[in-house]
Amino acid sequence: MLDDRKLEVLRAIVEDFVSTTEPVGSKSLAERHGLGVSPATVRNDMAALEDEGYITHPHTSAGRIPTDKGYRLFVDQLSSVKPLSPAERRAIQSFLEGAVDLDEIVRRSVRLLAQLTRQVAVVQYPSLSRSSVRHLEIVHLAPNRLLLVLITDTGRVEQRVVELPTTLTDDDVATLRQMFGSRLHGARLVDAPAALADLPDAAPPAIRPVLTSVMSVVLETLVDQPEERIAIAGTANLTRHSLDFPHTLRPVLEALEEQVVLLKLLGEVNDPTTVHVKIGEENNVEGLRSTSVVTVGYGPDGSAYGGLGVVGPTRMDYAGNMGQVRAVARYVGELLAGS
Amino acid sequence: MLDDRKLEVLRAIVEDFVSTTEPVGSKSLAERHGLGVSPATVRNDMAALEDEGYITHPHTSAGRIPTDKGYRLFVDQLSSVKPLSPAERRAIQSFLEGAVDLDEIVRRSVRLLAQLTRQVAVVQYPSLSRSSVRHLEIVHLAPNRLLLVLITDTGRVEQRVVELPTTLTDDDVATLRQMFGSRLHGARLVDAPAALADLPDAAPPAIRPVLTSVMSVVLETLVDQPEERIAIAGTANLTRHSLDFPHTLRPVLEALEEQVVLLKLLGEVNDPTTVHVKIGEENNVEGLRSTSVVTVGYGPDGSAYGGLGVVGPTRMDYAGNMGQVRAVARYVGELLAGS
DNA sequence: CTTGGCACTCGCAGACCGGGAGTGCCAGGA
DNA sequence: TCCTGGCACTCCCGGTCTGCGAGTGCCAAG
Repeated sequence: MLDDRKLEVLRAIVEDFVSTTEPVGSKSLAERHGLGVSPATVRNDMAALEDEGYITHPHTSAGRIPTDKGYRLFVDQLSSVKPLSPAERRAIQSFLEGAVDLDEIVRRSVRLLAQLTRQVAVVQYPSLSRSSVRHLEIVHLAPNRLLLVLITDTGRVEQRVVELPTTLTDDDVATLRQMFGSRLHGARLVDAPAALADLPDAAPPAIRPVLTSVMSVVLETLVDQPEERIAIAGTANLTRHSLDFPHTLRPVLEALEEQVVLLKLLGEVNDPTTVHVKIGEENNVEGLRSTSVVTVGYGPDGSAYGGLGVVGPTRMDYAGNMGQVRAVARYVGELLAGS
Repeated sequence: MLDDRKLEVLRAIVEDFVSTTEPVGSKSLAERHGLGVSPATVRNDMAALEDEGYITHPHTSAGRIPTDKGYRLFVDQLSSVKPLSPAERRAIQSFLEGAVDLDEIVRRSVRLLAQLTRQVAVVQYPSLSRSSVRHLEIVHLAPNRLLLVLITDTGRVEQRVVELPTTLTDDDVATLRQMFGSRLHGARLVDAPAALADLPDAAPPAIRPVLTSVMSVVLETLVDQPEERIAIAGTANLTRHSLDFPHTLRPVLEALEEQVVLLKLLGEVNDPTTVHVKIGEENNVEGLRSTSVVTVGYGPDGSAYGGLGVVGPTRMDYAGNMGQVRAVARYVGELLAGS
């Protein structure tokens, strides 16, 4: 159905449209790309591509623009992830080096990504559910009040205050600390319920009630409602595409303010080796139907700590952005693994 | 120079322009507001107001719009902070109740404020420099690694990992904990250097070197580079005013992404009882010259924990937004004081 | 299957134009 | 002295019209 030349025409249309923002016509296309055929031939191919739904034209006498389906084909078959330029590599290096704690790493990489891609960048903090416990500290704030501090292997620190029904002595707290610590240290958070299962039985009767209440808070915080955090940057880049978002900028901004939406975008990412692309209508999220989303997981091979990516107009430089997203993800993964 | 009626005319112009977004002419103004004078008279007053720089008109045959100076006069003399409607009170109540920890309070109030004012809302976390120490915990993560956890009276929890030049025993850490704890508990963070001044001398010689290094980290984290945090919401509201920001939406978004800029906006706020308003060019911040900023401190009378406010077009409902900002600040202040 | 030719479509930008809102000014009246 | 009605003037706004040009679709010939 689509011979090689037609695919070549589609590629040319996508590339031209992405770089010029203007519908591309048969003549200029035949000239600029060395296809070796006449505009009339190109027109025939275009008609075929349009029949198949890969391109469309805004009105009768305008050039062609790719459809979501056209972009999809382009991404899947016609482009390959673009490696970074030396300048970009250097930018990543200098931007991320010197970041010491997790907050710093995330904040810097989200800004870096926004700057590199000139799109809206989104970075998820390492997901608690995929982390394991480096340390769980129990601090005795007041006789009937505890502070739980969890530190994960990825450097996240979560805290939670627990109000107790009864009062405790420092010795009681030390016991608690020891009992939780020995069972959880090194365990993955998802395994916490199993690791703690025998706890009530093993506890001295005196502190058993308070232990179960602490335990329920621990499990709730760590497993049932693990707090996902997300950083975002570069929303100003959306305004560069006022043409792409005629009057639909608001829904995009609204969607980007919703944690849930962003998590949905990044949550599906599991494999840090492949870059995911959602194009236009493929996004299930209301408000992002006019955008494309490029995401990838970061972390050790096989299982990602979390995801990161960019959101931009469907008319984006897919090859370049995919490369940039992947590169940043790799650096972030290394940084976290090394710390 | 400006008699009462002229002021009345100015008020009418501001009110009409704010609600209609359109330059207001002498005729419609004389009709709608019961001034009891003819359009011609209004025109004379308008000419006077224009001479004084309070209003201007975009072109010869258009109505008048207020200048920054006009808004300033309006805010200072012609309007009073509007009390909230019962519906608004109820909204605040239901929005903020049930918020348990500080993060939750801040996140909810910034969304609330954005929703209430229909502007971009900004809330600063309680400033460390104005807080005092509720608890300082030192956790012995590894022989040569400590975790410092600071909890303030406003519920902020800050942590910092310290790499040590030497190794420590648990007993050493306990000593450290006791020495820091006893001196800092209840102290204001700004007083920390003084409170710790005698520490090196009081320490057992064995741990003195490590103590000083911990101390320097503590002081740096808490006093020298206290981390200020800020939450923001409602940027989508900016798009409602596409008329107000012809092509200047980008600089506004860019400015709002800069922590420093936001801190500058909120940092000057000290007194939680008075609402501050910066109008248009009064903003020193490049990029916010076309906006107005309404801010207020929150916290106990006299000294604020931090600031919050909204950013919107100069054409905003000052009276209403000032009331809403102040009301939210009061609720937040109460919530924090009560916890 | 490709190509050149050709008629056709249609958006775009500029020109033109009338209506209307608003202004500034002036002279007369309280 | 101040207010008011009248009046000429300005100038934006929206509509219509028009020519141009880019681009298309189709067809017949190579």
